[in-house]
Amino acid sequence: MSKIDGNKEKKERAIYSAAYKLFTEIGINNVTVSNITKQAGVAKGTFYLYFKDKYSLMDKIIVKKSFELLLEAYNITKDKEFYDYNERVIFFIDFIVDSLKENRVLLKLLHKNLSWGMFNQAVDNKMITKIINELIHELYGDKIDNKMSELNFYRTLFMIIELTSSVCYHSIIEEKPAKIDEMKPLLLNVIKKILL
Amino acid sequence: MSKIDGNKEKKERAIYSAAYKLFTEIGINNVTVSNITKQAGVAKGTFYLYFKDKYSLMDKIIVKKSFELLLEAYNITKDKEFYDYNERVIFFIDFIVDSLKENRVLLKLLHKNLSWGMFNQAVDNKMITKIINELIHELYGDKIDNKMSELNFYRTLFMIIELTSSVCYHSIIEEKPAKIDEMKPLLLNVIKKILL
Amino acid sequence: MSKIDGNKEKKERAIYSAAYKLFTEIGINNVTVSNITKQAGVAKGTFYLYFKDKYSLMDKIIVKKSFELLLEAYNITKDKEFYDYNERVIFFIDFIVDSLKENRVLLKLLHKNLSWGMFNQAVDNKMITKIINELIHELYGDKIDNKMSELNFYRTLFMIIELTSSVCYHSIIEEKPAKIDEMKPLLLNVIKKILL
Amino acid sequence: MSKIDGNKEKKERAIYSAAYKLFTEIGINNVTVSNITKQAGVAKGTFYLYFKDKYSLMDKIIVKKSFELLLEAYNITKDKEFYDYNERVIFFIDFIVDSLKENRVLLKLLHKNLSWGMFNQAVDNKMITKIINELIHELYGDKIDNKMSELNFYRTLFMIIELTSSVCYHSIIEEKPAKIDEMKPLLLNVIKKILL
DNA sequence: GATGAATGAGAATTCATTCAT
DNA sequence: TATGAATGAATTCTCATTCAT
Repeated sequence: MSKIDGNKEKKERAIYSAAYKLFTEIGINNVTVSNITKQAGVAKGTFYLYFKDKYSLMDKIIVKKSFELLLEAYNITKDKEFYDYNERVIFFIDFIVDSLKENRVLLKLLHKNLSWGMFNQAVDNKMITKIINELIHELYGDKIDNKMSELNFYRTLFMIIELTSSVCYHSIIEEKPAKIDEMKPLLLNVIKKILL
Repeated sequence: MSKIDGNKEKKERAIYSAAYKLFTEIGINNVTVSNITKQAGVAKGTFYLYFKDKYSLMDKIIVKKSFELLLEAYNITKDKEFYDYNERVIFFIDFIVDSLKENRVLLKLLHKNLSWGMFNQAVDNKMITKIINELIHELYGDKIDNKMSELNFYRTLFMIIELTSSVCYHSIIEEKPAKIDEMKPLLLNVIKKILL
Repeated sequence: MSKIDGNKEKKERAIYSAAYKLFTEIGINNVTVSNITKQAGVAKGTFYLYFKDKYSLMDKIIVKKSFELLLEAYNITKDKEFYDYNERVIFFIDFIVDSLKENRVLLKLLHKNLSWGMFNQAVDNKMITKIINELIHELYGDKIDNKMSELNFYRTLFMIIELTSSVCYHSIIEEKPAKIDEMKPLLLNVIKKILL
Repeated sequence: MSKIDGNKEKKERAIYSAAYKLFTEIGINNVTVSNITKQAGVAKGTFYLYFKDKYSLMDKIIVKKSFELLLEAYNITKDKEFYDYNERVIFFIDFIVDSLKENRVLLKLLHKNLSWGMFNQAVDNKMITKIINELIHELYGDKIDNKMSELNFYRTLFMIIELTSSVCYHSIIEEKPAKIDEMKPLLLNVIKKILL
């Protein structure tokens, strides 16, 4: 990689990080492009060299962060032994809940912003789409006695993740209808029933 | 009510309707106070006699519309006979899904905007809070053999509504991961399992 | 006229004058809306209350100034006695040339900017259109022995004015191909021939 | 010419052509240096190796295109036999009008942009100046009985060309005060009178 | 010579909010 | 109460120009 290309990547990453920081700290509606570039230490015009506007940048950040979280959860999950796929999914979700509990700013950002859209939308990044599909396939497992088809499993998993995301947001950020520590057992229990 | 008071209420209602129309048509971020008052046929200053700003107005609209939907669903439900509360809840949810299917603009507005927040937040309208509590109590029923406590039922119902809202939004508006007609049986089946 | 309406008109006129001053002093490409409003002593937003952008304002100014000049020339002309319409037109043009010689900033502004467009375009101001038509009719006169039809006179007058405008601009501003005092006799002579 | 010099000239010509295309298509105020270099397939910096800025480039283009048109008109004219110089000038102008009728984009570009300035300005290209002077001299002819001095002929020709340019622009582009086919006989008639 | 990433001043425009009438 | 002209801070976005490679 040439010096110029290295610099380009550095600038883009600087804008990325600055934007993530600001989006989570003060909310996208209060962030301005000026804010971002000042924080990133680049000129205002440089922003428009890499991104169309602040909304397109936010979309990219959310997809990236969602993907990273799912991938991390999956990597932890795949090395463990489980009795069946239900156990595996529960562990997977449990890890996500714990991560969001520790990372409230990420939770705020993901919630109600494309959020898990990547899970069901044609993300233009082929690599991400491919890995997500693999992840789902692995999560499903290949046991003969699975209770549902892979298609239904996929759709059910989609619902589970949407539910998890909603419950986490309300219980962790607003503590409604109860704190996450009270809601988590209920949530996991509900998911277990869903997977029966 | 005097004629003047009637006029006052008329202006407020005009602003309300205009704002609902615009929020659903072009999205809250693209609506301006100017827009609203022009559509409502009142002066710009008049807006500030009735509302703090457009966000507070939107909050009120969402609470009102959510409440109306829940109340309508409940009123239909309460006159029917059901074998048990599970059946009753399923019917209740089924009605909400069908309503949202018919009313896409409402769905867009509710989603990602406080949404069912009224369900778990201290809405400043005492009347609404009271009616919602009654609704939940009625939905729960008073049978001895209910499988969960009323508290757990409340929290579970919260999850069910959040789930329903998410699934409706994605399947009706984006048709992801599948159209609502394909997703609905899956959703109702999942809810049945949750209520077991 | 109410106090408010009087104020409105005052503001609009202030913007008008400020813009005219700046357009003629530094050229439209170097004038900004900020410039204009600062000079006019009004807020930037006020500009957009009255004008779409600086180009639309310039168009209006040019039409107005062209009209004023033509009208002034006509008013001077109509009170004089002439042997025939040729003499009348020559006097009319002579007055315009002298005015432009005295008012170089106006000349710069008019030249190559819609300029005499008002003469041949549907100006949206009915009043101006009406007066211009009267002016042409009066200039033409009603003598039996006029050498050309009124339609041809109109088109010829259009050419004469375009020619005058061009010659004035080049000879007064750039002194090319010669100074106005050398060009004027030539120009008037040419116009006399045209009117034969 | 070395290969490198050939390449240099190729780049400059590419910028030239790209700029001409863009100036005529979208108007100089909407053309950016970025636009031009992208269209020309060269780097942005390369522009500044050959031209000071887009305005200086446009001046050069206009002078070149005006010159080409006059030269073409002259070359066609000079091979024909005419009774006197009036006939010659009429033929010359007639050719220009027809060319502009066929080439509306050129007409738009020339009009209100220095236009025939080359005709009266010290163009920095000696060669062009020399050829234009020859052209005027040839047009004037050498007959003893010419009605005006060569100096007056030069100035009159200047006026005729300015008039022609104005009339063409308004009648061809805006069809005001009438279409070119209606205006042309009037214009040529006027020019004949001017040359008497 | 050629490149194109980076710059940053500055232009256009919007819009919530105020306040005199 | 109701009005709507006026405000001006705030924001987005552009683009000519530079300069290290």
